[in-house]
Amino acid sequence: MISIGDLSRQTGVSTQTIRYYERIALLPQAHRAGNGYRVYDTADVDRLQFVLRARQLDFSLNDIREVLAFRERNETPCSAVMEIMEQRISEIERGIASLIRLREELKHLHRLGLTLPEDFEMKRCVCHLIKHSLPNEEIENGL
Amino acid sequence: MISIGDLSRQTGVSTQTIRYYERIALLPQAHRAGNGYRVYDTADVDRLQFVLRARQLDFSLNDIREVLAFRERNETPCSAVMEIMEQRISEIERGIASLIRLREELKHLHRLGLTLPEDFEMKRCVCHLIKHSLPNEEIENGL
DNA sequence: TCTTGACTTTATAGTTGGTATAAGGTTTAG
DNA sequence: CTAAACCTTATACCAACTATAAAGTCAAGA
Repeated sequence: MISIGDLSRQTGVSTQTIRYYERIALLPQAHRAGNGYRVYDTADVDRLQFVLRARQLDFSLNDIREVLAFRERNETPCSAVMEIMEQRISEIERGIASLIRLREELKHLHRLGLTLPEDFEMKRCVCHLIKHSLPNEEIENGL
Repeated sequence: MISIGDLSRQTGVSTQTIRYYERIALLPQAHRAGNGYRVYDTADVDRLQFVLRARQLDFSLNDIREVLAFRERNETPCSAVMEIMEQRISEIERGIASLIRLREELKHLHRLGLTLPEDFEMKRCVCHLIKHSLPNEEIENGL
């Protein structure tokens, strides 16, 4: 039987976050000692490590809740997990693509900015570029 | 003089978001008609289009607030904008790198999952893979 | 004139995944 | 006995909105 501080040290999840997970019912209500302190056992360490690992894989807390529910019922969550993984991979690929687009756009504007002299009439100011550039317009034209 | 609905249609920013921007002082307090309705002019359309474009470039509202402050003082925000752009490009590159790492990790786990038979003892369940895989471990070992 | 629909107003709560703070109670070591 | 190091709850905050409720306004049609 270990305390919330011990659980935190054994998993690397902060005590606040552990309480938060309990509050949102991601983790079951912890048993309490006579003084009201939460007490945990190795199954709790296990479960929290699973949650942590799934968070590192960027599963949402709702996804994790679903997967844990299978586990608690002693059912294999395999197909659910596989499906979530597929969805996450698609989302991540869309995310990568849009970040790359954004980076190219910003780099392009930044290069344009470097070629402009400091100019106090703001005719050639970078904020003009921002204001008048339509997304992807210059990039697609290869300018 | 146009209404908030007109401003919304001319910029593609929802009326709620326009009110939200005003509330957080990203946009100045709108003038009011006799009935209390907000009224806007072309300068407001201009400013909001600038905000929208900067948001598309993923500038934070705080960054935008800063840049707008230069504009309102009729100073060139160029060097501030260039600096923000450089920071955003760095952040985006870090974001891309970590999404790529994440995608590879998930793809790897997903492939492993496909090779496992459905197994009701959960010895070879995907959630076991999640539970026991340490970040990057298998990928670095080329497994 | 009445009514319907399309506007507008404000205030408030919810989203995600936590972190920070306050204000207190408990336990342990010296 | 006291101080440090725990623990408890409740509440507020972060970004950048979005949604909802409840109400006021206005123009057009029957």
